[in-house]
Amino acid sequence: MWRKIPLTKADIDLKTLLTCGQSFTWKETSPNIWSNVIGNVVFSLSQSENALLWCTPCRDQNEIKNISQLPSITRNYSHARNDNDEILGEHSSSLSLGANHIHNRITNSNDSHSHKDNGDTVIISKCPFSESDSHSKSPVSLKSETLTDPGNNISALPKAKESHNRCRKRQDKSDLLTNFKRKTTKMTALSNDLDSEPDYDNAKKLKTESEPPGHYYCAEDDKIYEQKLVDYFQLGVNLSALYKQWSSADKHFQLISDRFPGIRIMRQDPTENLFAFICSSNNHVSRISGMVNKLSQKYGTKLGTVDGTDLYSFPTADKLTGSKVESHLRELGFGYRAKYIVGTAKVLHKERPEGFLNSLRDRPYEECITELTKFLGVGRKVADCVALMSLDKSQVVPVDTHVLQIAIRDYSIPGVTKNTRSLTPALHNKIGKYFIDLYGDHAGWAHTVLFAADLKRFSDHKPVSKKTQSAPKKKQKPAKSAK
DNA sequence: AAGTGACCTGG
DNA sequence: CAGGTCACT
Repeated sequence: MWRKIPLTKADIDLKTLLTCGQSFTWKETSPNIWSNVIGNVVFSLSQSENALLWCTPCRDQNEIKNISQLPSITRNYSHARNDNDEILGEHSSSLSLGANHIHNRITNSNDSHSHKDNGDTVIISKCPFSESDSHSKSPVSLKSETLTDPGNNISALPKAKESHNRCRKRQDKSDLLTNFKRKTTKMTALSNDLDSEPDYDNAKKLKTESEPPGHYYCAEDDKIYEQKLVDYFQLGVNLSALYKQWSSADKHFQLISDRFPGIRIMRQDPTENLFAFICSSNNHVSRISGMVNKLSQKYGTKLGTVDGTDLYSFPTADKLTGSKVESHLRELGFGYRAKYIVGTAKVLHKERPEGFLNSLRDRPYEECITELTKFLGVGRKVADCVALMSLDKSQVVPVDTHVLQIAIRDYSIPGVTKNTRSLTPALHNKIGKYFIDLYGDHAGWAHTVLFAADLKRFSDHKPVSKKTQSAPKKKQKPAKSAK
């Protein structure tokens, strides 16, 4: 079952966005369909002319695994009657929901590794959204529809399995609270409910009196997952308006923008993003992707399989603190970054409070950089990437060799010429400030468009006149030892 | 404050 | 040489 969010290429260009070096974990699980884990949920995405298409193909597996794995979290909500047994019991029951033709058969909770076309057969014939979110002021319409066929533009769609929401899992709730609490994100009535810790069982009773339970839960459930996407892709930000602003401020951007619409900043998980960009140092995008995937594969949790591709959660920091992790990562080809990863994981897990990285979202940019660069293997550039892509610092322009080359080639910045040798902190600041002055408070977003355009320039037209410019690097910073 | 080399690996 | 960082000069 696919749903769609009405969006154009100007709002989001899915394929380019997912492959332009922001996130390293999206996989094309079948032609034109991209899958990844967002907040412990497996999502599959696709795009048609006028909509972003999405589904959650592994949701059944997720719920079962999460609930059986996280009893301690369930315990936190003691007011919500009982715990695992009852929830699982509800899962295990076969539901027949009358007019909705929902048939749901859950098999064993521990065999999700093996079954490809498993017993979680769920058919939902109809599952309309409520219209209650029409108050949203998001510049893009978020009115959604469900569909059984995403449209003619898509080929070879996977047979998506779907379930209605049999129960709210507590683990998911806490996750949602984090997301919904963003100041910049318009909250729906539902999220407000979640914020105030509702009694789900009671809510269920109330609702079942007025509506078919299948309808209600399915619609609510879809909204929650859709909201994850709205948050992840920051769909509340009007990209077209920004493109116009940047174009009027910068002729060069104007030239680029027509060929590269729909490039926005994804709001990624800080932990995953931090480790991913630690891997990025002095490295190719293809190898970065491989390394991030290995971290998930070897130290994360398998959440499901989409068209033969296994998908894993990114490991929590504590999973990367073991005594043998560094040597293992070396064997896996991480090189000197193995030490950085373990060092960072240890500090994060043992010397920082729970949710530390997420808490930086509410701190000013300078403080974010100060804190992030305390981690081993994290310099200014990596810290900037995390700040921009995970900590809501939309103005940050991460200056790397690529951006330096763009600055030299396409812009006139005093002191930045083809003779520029090293990317010193002072130069970093100067270039960053130049783009912030040029583009405004979403300068980091604009920079990503330039960056994506440059990547494409190199991948599309192979033989680029690569003037063998002496690639400048090097920089320095206060000492930071592994301890 | 700015400059150097080393650091892992593989496309 | 690749979307750097670290330790020293």
